[in-house]
Amino acid sequence: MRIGELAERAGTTTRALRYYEQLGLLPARRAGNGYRAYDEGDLRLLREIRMLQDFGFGLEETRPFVECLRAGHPEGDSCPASLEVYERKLAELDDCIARLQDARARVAGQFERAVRARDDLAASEQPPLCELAKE
Amino acid sequence: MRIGELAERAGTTTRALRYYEQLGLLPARRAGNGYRAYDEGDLRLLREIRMLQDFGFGLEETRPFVECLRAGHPEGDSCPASLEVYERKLAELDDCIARLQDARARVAGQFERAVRARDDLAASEQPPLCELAKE
DNA sequence: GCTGGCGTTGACGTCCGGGGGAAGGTTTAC
DNA sequence: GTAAACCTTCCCCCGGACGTCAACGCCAGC
Repeated sequence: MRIGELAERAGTTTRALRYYEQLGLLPARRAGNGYRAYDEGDLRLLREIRMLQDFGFGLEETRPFVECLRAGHPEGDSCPASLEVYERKLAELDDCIARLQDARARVAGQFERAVRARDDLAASEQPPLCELAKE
Repeated sequence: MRIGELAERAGTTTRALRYYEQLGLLPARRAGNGYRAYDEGDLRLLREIRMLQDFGFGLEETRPFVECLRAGHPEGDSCPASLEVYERKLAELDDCIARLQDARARVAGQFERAVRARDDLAASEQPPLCELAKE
């Protein structure tokens, strides 16, 4: 399989595949004419990369998974190094979520205070209408 | 007050202040010698900017607050435009948090599956030792 | 009158990852 | 025969918030 076909089957671009090769993440064999040659195993590796990227992993973080698969393990996360990356990612996500939730709470506090201030001001500047004025 | 003093009192740098001026966010009057001249009001504006930045606002998002203060309102969030920014930010934060939580759940699912697979494998490859073999 | 510290402007660098896009040349496919 | 796909190399870009010079002006103290 050549680069264009692999890219299409994995839903990515040839440019990305060359980039992964440049990173040493997905090296390719070469045909006699110099074209990159891939097989189904490479597609498997690439799908692993794409799935992890979808989870928010950086390319370097996918490396242990790819090497684990390349070492012959049934899953990319069959190796301790991959599990460690999972754990680090979970911790990182938890930290990020906590910080965002904290920011959200602070913004919400400011927002509510501002809304109250606005309403209070409106109430004082525009004294409540006399009941009879309604209608 | 000159730029260095303002920067120090607000806990920022002169470079940042020049940058804010370049954005039109915090324009400065000029002294006779060309030096930027700031007053306590500018310090107030700058503190507003810094606080919002701390909440995760981008500089452009702080503009309505700054203009609201400059218009003479008691608080930066006394204006409807500021309240809209609060609302947009809250929605943005909620969206971001939701996406991160989704990613976290997916990673956690993968992680747990991988750990189970590892343990199952360990159990099958290394059949439980005979009771007598202990010790 | 000299040194040091502040100020000025402008231009360019940085960080970060993940590629995009074009130039210029082969090879393959129909 | 020509269009599509491939090759390499190179620079570019995105955003955001500044950092980092360079080369100069202004002012206080000694």
